[in-house]
Amino acid sequence: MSRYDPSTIEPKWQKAWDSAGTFLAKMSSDKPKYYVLEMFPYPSGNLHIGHVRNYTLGDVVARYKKATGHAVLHPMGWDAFGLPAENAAIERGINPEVWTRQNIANMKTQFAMLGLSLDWTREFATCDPEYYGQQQALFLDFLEKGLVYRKNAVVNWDPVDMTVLANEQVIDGKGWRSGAEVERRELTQWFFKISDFSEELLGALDGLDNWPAKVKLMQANWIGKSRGLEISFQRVDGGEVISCYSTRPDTLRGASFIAISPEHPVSRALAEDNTDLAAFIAECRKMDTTEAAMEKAEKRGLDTGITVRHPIYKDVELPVWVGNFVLMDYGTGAVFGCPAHDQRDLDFARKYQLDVQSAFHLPGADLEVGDVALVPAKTEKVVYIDHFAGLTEATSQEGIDATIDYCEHHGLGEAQTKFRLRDWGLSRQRYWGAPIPVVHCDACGVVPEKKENLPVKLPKDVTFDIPGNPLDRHDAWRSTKCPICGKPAQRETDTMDTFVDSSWYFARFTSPGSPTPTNAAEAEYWMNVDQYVGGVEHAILHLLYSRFFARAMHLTGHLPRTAIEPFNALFTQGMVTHAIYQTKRGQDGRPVYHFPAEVEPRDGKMVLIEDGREVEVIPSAKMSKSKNNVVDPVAIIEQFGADTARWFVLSASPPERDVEWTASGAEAAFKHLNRVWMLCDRIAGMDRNAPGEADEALLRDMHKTIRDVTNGIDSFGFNAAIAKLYAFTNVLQKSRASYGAQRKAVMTMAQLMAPMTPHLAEDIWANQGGTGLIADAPWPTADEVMLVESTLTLPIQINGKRKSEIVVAKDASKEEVEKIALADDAVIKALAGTAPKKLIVVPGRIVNVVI
RNA sequence: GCGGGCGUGAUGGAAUGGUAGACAUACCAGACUUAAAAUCUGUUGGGCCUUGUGCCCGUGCGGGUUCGAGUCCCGCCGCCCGCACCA
Repeated sequence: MSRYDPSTIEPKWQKAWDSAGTFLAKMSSDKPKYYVLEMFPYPSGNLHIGHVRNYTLGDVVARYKKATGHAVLHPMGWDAFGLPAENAAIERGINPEVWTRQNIANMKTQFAMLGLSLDWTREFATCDPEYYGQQQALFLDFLEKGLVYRKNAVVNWDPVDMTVLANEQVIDGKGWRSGAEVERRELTQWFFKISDFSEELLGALDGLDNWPAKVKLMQANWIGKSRGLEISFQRVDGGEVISCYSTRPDTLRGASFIAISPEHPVSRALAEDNTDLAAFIAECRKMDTTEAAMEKAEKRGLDTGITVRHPIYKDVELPVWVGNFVLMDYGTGAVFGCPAHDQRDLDFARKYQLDVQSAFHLPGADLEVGDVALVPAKTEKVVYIDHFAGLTEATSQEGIDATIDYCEHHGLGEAQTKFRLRDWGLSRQRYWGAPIPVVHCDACGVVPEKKENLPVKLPKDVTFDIPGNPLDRHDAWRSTKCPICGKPAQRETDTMDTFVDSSWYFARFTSPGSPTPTNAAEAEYWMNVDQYVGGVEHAILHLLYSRFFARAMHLTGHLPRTAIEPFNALFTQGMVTHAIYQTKRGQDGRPVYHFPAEVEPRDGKMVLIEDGREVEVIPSAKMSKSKNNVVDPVAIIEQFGADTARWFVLSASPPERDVEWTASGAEAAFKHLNRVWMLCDRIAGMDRNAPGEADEALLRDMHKTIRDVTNGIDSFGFNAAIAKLYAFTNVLQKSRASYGAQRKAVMTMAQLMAPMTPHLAEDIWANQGGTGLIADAPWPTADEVMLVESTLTLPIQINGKRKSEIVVAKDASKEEVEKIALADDAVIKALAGTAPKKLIVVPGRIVNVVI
């Protein structure tokens, strides 16, 4: 009897696939194509268990689609630019490129252990000049098309390190290294005009039938289309009018102040001779640039002293305040405050003793406004007070429309459709990214680099001993010639946001060696991605930017019209979590985290092996190195093999939900694969000619399993598909059918398992004398005839609760079922001689007797 | 703060609006063994009694729609994700 030894069979089959070129993507004239893509990884250096899940999910789809006769494209690459490489350079003096290349090499070795059906001939990293050079070409084409422009925008500035900080580098308003309070600083930066596509990106969501509804909803809310009123308020002192945008203009009667952004031109002008205001604005600049920080911060304001006239109630004068909560980027940078119908405005008004006036009230309710603003849904009816357009009781939506019409008619303002979506700032003041291919010439201005000079390569001789962007101080690299006049000029030192890199890699995979960004024939054939798999954390930005890029690439001739929505189907998987084991340490009370290997269960509790102290268990926590709860896939593969790791992550939880990694679960997966192995072994050793029992029953079960597993894979119900395979293993293990039937059953089972545990499946296939590779074998089909049962069991409910069951013929008529149901003992007993009030028969499903 | 999602036994989870708890883990019991491990078999949502082919309760909490709700609707609570320079 042989032993299941993944450490020998896994490398063996990996080699076999490799030398046979099993997973090379080839265009085919007689097969439908299928493009499976998982979000490519950042090369952090080590494979994370979350990667194992992500790539296994995609691999199941890829292998299954190959078996169902598709020409499959399943590529892999590296999202290789970004901050961690610079951090490594700062902390350890290692060159970012060297660090990144080492990480890629290391992770690629780890990837190979997983046995993924990838076409590695298409591999690239975004830090390859061949890749980012094509990205620079795209940038130039976008620039020519007017899809790129420059404007000022704020960044987080560390005044001590004299450097721009990413949002994650700002902790509680302070720079992560220097600890200095960050400031907002304005810089001239490059932007993609994604806002030109707001309407289009919103409308096209409707067509994305195979995207999760939640992702589409999140994107729609992010784009944030709103119809509102832009209305002007005249300054009492005769200064320039202040224009406000509101999506609730029906609350105009309740306006009691105007709040303008600290960056509003009026704020800036007034600050010139108002030191208090200047100080307040300076104070406001000491805040993160994140929206979350803005929203969470205490609402503060300063009265500018100027007033405006209410556009409708001319005798009402409103004070103008500068508010730290007003965004300059949205609307007009000024809002009117209506405390009665906006909670934030109400809090603000209470704080600064501003007037509170209702514009409407709920029918039958009083006007008193306490500490809670009245913010009804737009579909709810309210009673308007003294409405200028003559409204009384109406829905808020009707109130909004009437107000807009009135104001337009009287020349007070105009209807405006606005989007929350802002243009995409792509400039980064950093080294480790794709250089923006433009040149600054004293004579010619900002000039695009010539395409023949691409790629603009990053210099390799850089140091990180001084904070800031090494490109800025690399004079030799910066010095160049103006592409127009040929005089000495300076290169742009900003590099591109890494979201740019990941916004078109899926297109590049269709022809990774092409001397242009894409190759028309290859892109035409392989696009779109038929199934995209990745984390829900990318639901908005990455996916929205990619949708924009696909459109921009179409406009510049790099993608066909059919590829403007690049991802036909999207699947968002959950995280892999792991329990945290902690003990509280004495004085400071800070928890001490323990590795899983340091604890064990004892008397129903988790204790430290070392001294038996009880350990607190926090289940299902996000994996984090600092919490010592990270599972190393390599260690798991060395212990149990890749098939066990794959089987476990697939079986433990539905793929869209978080899955908790548990040692017992991994062991159970391993045990099961061992059982399958032994089962296969037993069948191989059976007497070929001995008669068997119940061959047909086994084969019927097999066909049901084919049907259920196929449905499971089709619907991403991998955990349920695996449960069916468990059940079938139990059946097969107990079967006393003939050799022929059992061999058929185990080979079919191997095929059904092949997308999940490909190495084990190959081995079973070979051991049972299968032809060729199981990876090349066509997917088994369920025989309809074998699925049909002659009778079925129907549950009987009495008043909706299950009380009994009956067995009826498969094709029994409704009348027959009723008759049998009414003859059932439990029904007779419950009816006690009376007639049922109602009798519901759902054919093939259920009978409900209502009494 | 805003937007989105999730919540089912001791645990992971299953269930086109139609038998809640499939399948697995853990626990307990049994077989095998000198013993242990491994393996195999069986029990296990809670409660009640009259121990039955029994009754009642039960899918975060509170309401609602329906012949019928884990599933749909409304309101809470808790956790997770995103918030534009982390990837």
